[in-house]
Amino acid sequence: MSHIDVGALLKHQPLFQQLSERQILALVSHTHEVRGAKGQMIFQRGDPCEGLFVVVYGRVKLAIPSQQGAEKVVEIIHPGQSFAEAVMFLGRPYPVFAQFLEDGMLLKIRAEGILGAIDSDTGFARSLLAGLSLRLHGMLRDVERYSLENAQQRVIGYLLQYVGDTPGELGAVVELDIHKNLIASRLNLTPETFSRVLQQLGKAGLLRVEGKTITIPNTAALAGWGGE
Amino acid sequence: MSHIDVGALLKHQPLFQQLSERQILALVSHTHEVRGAKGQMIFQRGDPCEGLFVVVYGRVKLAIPSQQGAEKVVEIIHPGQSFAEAVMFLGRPYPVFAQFLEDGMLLKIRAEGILGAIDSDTGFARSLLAGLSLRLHGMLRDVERYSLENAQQRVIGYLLQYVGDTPGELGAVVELDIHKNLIASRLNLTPETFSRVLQQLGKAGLLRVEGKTITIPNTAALAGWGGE
DNA sequence: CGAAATTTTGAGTAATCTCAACGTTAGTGG
DNA sequence: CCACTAACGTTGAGATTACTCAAAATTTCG
Repeated sequence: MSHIDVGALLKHQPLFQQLSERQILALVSHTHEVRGAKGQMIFQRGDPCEGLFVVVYGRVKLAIPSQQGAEKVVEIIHPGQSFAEAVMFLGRPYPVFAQFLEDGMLLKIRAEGILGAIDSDTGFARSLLAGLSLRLHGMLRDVERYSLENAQQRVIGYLLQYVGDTPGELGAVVELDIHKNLIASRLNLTPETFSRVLQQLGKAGLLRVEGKTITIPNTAALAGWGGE
Repeated sequence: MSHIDVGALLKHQPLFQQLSERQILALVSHTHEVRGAKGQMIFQRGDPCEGLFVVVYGRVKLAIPSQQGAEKVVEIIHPGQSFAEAVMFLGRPYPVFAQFLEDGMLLKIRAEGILGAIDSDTGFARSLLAGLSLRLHGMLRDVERYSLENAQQRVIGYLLQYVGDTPGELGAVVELDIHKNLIASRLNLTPETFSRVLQQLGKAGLLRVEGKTITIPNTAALAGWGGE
């Protein structure tokens, strides 16, 4: 059961869309599957970097460990996304650890494979550059939020990310697809503060919290809320 | 006086070291000088991106504007470094503004030039990837600091960045080469808090503050300080 | 169904910010 | 070159946001 067509998997990942059959084949020899169960570590912070990863299915948590078991969630990686590219190019140890959020499967591609693909296809190089640029921008937006926004604004911003901008529709329903303590960590908040902010916004009539389901009657009102 | 050999300037920038004479020439046609006086804006947040910049001399501040004139300093760019690469690859408006910290000169290179260089030299593509990776890591370290460290630790970390790690030497002198309010902003602190932390560390005997000169008698003691 | 993890709620605390005043440095123009 | 002014930096007192610790309620998962 463990024999799968790695080439076919690679071909369907966004990052490799533009590679030719031939180039995919070249990558295959540098690739191998990594399967893991929920909670399993993929690598620890400080481990030597062996290549980049592409998520086939399952989600992955990237986080920084800190004292007394606390951790800071840096990013949640979804299927189709890749991670650890930057580390690969620098040849440094991982600055974060990676862990399966649920049973999942990854492809690990060694640096030689990626570097080879860059040399054989400048379009691929551009894809990588675009991917890194995107990540950099995401991180910049995080920095902006941590620096300039308070707890309420960060929570509101997070929720609004998930409302599809359907013009004409005032309201929205956001389904939180990860645990609230992970969201809190992403937002640099304690779980307690995150919970309180949600309750607070609920009492202000801006949203309704039912477990992982957040109903926002009027997204514009939520977006424009000053905290009165 | 305004005619300068742009090619020669380009050739001496770290980013373009590996390009051939021919490739540099190709870049020149996409490049033009930008000179500016201290305090002058290079671009505003939201401006359309026209290319990437390389600093020839002078330093540049990248920052995010916020309400009532406050601003969050994201990075200080030194001569030889480039900025706005990520924005160029994404074709988005600038997420930060850029301003000369002193009289300076930049080279602005339009996207076509860079994309052409990527296509003609995969080594250059790798350089760009490494550069973006480095920036991403720097930003990750910032996030880590904002998230997991308190004011004292952030200040200590900042100072220790600037001590050359000369083994055998206990002490060090750090010359702050930018205004303290910029450092404070970089560290996500108010100028008041930054000042107080420095005084506090001074009273604890860990360092001595004389204007922009910080003397650290024992860097290991400063690094290991818990805040007692 | 039961144990473990997550989430909520409450009360008190601590770190950092805000506002205000004063001192100092640096840059400008006469 | 000096005097002046504006920007920068320090200090104090008080306010405030978000955190910590603790316990109860709820959900999730085996």
